[in-house]
Amino acid sequence: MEALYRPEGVEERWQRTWEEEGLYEADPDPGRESFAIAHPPPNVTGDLHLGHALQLSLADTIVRTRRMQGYNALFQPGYDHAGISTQNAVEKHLAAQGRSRQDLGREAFVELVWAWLHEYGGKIMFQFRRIGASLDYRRERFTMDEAYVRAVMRFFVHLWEKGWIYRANRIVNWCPFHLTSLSDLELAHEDVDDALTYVRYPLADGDGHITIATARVATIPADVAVAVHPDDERYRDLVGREAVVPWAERRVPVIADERVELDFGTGALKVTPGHDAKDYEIGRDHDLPELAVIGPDGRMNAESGGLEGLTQDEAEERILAWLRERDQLERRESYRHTVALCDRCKTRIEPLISPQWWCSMDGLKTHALEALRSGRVRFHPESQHRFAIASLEDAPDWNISRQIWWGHQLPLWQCPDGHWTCAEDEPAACAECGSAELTRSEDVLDTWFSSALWPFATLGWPDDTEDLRAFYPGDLNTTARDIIRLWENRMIFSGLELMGDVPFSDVVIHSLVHAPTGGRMSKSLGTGMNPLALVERYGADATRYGLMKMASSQDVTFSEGAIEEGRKLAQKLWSASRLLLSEAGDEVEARPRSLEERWILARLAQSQRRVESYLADFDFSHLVDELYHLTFDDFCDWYAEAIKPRLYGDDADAKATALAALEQLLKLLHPAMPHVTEEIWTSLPGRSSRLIVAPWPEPGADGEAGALDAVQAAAATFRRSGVRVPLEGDAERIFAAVVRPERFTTNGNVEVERERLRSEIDRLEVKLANAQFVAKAPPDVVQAEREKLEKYRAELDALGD
RNA sequence: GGGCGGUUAGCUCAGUUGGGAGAGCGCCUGCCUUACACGCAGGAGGUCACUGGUUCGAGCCCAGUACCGCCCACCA
Repeated sequence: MEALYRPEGVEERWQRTWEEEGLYEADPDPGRESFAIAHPPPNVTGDLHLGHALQLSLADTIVRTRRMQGYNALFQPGYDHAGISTQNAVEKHLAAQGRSRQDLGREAFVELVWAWLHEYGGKIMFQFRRIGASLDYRRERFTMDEAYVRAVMRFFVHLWEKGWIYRANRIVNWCPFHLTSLSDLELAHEDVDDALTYVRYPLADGDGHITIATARVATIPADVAVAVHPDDERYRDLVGREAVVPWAERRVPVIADERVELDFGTGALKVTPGHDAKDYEIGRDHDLPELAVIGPDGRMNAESGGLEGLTQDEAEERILAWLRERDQLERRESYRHTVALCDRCKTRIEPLISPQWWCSMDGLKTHALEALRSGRVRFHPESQHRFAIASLEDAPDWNISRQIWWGHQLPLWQCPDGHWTCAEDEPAACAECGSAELTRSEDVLDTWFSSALWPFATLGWPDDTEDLRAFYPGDLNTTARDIIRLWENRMIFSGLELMGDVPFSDVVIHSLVHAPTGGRMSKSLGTGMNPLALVERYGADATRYGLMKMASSQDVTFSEGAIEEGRKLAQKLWSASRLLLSEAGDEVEARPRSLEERWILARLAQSQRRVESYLADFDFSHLVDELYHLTFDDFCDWYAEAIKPRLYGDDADAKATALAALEQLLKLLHPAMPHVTEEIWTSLPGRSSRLIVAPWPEPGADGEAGALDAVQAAAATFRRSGVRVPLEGDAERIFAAVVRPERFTTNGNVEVERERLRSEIDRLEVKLANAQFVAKAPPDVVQAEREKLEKYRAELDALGD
């Protein structure tokens, strides 16, 4: 064995071997209990980023543990077609050639997307392999696979038959670039510097006027009212009269509505239901007409009164000029506010009224809420559980139609009379009037509509498959918090609705890793980080370790030191194994006799319980911390150092025990750091099976009592030897002092320890002399302090002079 | 505007029920001891953001303040 552990080569070799030997594979097996994680399907055009790597490391660590524990563990891989995101990527590609999707037409464009995907898509699974994710790669699924499309269609028809899908003409978020509606969840928000324009609207019946403030001058021609707050004294007389909208020169009512802010601008609001979501609400309640002067492309339309074809900026200039001529432009001031952008292309969202398909949430959310409130599904940490419940309670009806080209086309056909027929396959005739002249809706479904089916559509739903019976419901989902409303909640309600059960019992919401510079990691900001570069530099094991170290309950700043720590751990384990293996003789049965042997076995058993407990709590950060200190401090620095003399001698029992201890250690480390542990495992004498499928240690052969006994014995030995004062309660140090005293007597620490003990004794004496403390503190606490004092005094005595 | 989280060593972060401030990295000292110098042994370094409160006792509980971050939101 080389002195230096080099992960490159070793890791790829094991990744290949495990996969070729079928050790990642999970098939239905009635004889074993199942464990299943449907991993979040990455965007098919995506590239591995740090969030993916983190998520994979967490889930894979759990899956590997469960596999060793004897579960039939399925880790399900696959891709999402990611409708608008993928379409956007391909459109950019086209734009680079000076073309647009409109040049191609829909059919050719969709064909191009498929061709493009075959060339550029689907690369991420290679990267998943490279960090050692034990996914069953045979089972890769794609949300646009024929079978999956069938599941999506079935879901839609199911909802239609329940009467939960309806069409409504409402104001929606419209992306003028993609020419589609977007849900509120697909928006980004940005602060922009704008102008707030104060405009005089003359009163129709006199020479007075009312001044409004607007950030959107171009929408003035679509105004249908001026609104003020009912309590606003300034405008009380004006309510019920009429004002004249500039440019359009239309008479509109002055109305009163509580949704107007008294102290914003002049307190008077121009009401434009066709181009503003709040105005839309006001308009509906006051029976106002809905005019549109901006078209789906974001430019002025034919209703704008001679502005047709102009951009909004151009139209604004024309209208401002018109206002100046008539002295109706009161003033303009700079104004900073947030605007909504398309999350994918960052084009400014245009609120437009448009006919869309909606899914009513009332029926779906009931059972899902019950499942969350009762804890059948638990989000971790707890704060995210509350958030999941709150956001489901508040979930508005779901706009499921999109006007893009890449996605699942709605299974809806319309006859010339306007009736809609819903069917999984193209119907022969209109369900209402029998007309054979049917046209399919051109809309596609929201990408998350298909994602909602992931945990069971990947197992063959809507067919009743063996896979479904074996692996549904699954166990765990790992994701970031921004996906809770988009995905987690929707998987839960669709699973309950279609499968009659929740898709998983636990959801781990992991931390977001921020860039060292502070902000979010983002490729476009140049603050992204390629996890594969880390894998190349430090190895997959170290990268997994570091990412898990950063996976606490709160967001953390990326720290390369955490990865470096993982690399050190792999190296330490490697060189310790080198010591034990180079001195190992023929394998004999382990017969731990000495204090340090009994102690390390007890320590391993204790550590195993901690590991299991951290995994049960999804506390990955403490998990890897425990592994680090177990390996470095206990196994290497104390145990291995202690038994070295006997390894160099010919103590066969010590050697056999050392190998048994190493074996236990490797098992505990394997789920987090699979490659280096498997590499060492293979070198153990008489080893034929793989560590990845080795049985997890039985709990508690040498339990806590054993560990405590060993430490007690060590303490007693110490007091007799009086070599060095170990820290009270620090069991490992007591042990270390006993085992190899000569290692701890070189720095003349005796006096330092004496000083420390004296000050502790002083502190406790003062504390115990405090009548308040003795009287009011719980008796057991006071007693504990007295015992500590006695102990320190005894230790000080033991030191002598 | 609402909600959530954060503020602990130079840096990145732990700190479980209130009872002796921790880890890794970095820094300093001594060691090339035959697994590892990518190492070992030891050490320095903290007004636990601030103010008040509860308590015999507060990093931890309560109230408020400041700053940072994230999510949500229809002040045009």
